[in-house]
Amino acid sequence: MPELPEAETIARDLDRLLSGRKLADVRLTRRDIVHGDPRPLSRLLPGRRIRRVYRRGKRVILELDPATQLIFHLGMSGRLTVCPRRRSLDPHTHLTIGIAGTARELRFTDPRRFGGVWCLAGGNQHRGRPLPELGLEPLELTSAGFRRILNRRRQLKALLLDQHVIAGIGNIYCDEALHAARLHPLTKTDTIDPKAADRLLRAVQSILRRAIRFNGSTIRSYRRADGRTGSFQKYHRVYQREGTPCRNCKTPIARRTVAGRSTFLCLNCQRMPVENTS
DNA sequence: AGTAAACTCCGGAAGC
DNA sequence: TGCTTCCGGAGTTTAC
Repeated sequence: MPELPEAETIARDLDRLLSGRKLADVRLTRRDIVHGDPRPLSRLLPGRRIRRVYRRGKRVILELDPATQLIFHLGMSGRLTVCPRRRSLDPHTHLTIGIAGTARELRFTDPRRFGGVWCLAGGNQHRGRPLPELGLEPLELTSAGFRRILNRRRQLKALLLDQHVIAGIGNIYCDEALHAARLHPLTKTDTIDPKAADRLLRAVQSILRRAIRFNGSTIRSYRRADGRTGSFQKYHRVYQREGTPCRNCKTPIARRTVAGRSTFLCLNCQRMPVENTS
């Protein structure tokens, strides 16, 4: 499930593989993965040069020349890979784009179709569902900025997962960061003192940076742009580790549902603060 | 008004 | 072997 570290890894892979290349033929076999009018894709993309590929939140963005952005959201099961054109297509491959002057193509595959594609070109107003605004980048957050985010009354985990507030954290890295910072996912955000807020921000950032260093976590379907897996799943301390001893205190890791998501935590290290009701 | 929960999309995987 | 249930990112709807 691509979150920030996986999207960052894919974007770096694609930047290395594709920067400076021109796009060629577009083949769209499932039009409803494109938001807005899908027809411009084959009109706008061929011949455009890839200036760079980067990430914003969980999105992978191809910045094209002249001014066009091709934006991929990978959802749960989306893959964005570069491979030889002659290789057989995986099932659920919805979009392929040839890379001019090579025998390779970019492929977007997404069995569950929770992902999507947006093509934004200068002057080409985007009919259909607009691209939702994203919150702040967690790796660029300051201590003061993070305190402002927490300055409302919400469940901590729900807030960290809210892409409109802070962009890029999903279920894996949320649970890992909460455990590292020893905070209960149901903690009300307006009860978190500045010291705990700093501890949490440092946990979020160090886990995301380490996950990027290990090219993300391959739990099920996630692959890098070249098809390789990530390896950060080896270092998960709570995610999908129900019943195994906590690395701090040996208490078996518990599983709960929070904000509609399965949530892994240590009930000893991550205590729910008692609210002062007086 | 702001927050939270339920519902929806979908197919792979787990469980019975 | 085959059926049912679970799962989740994020938008929408509903309730408090």
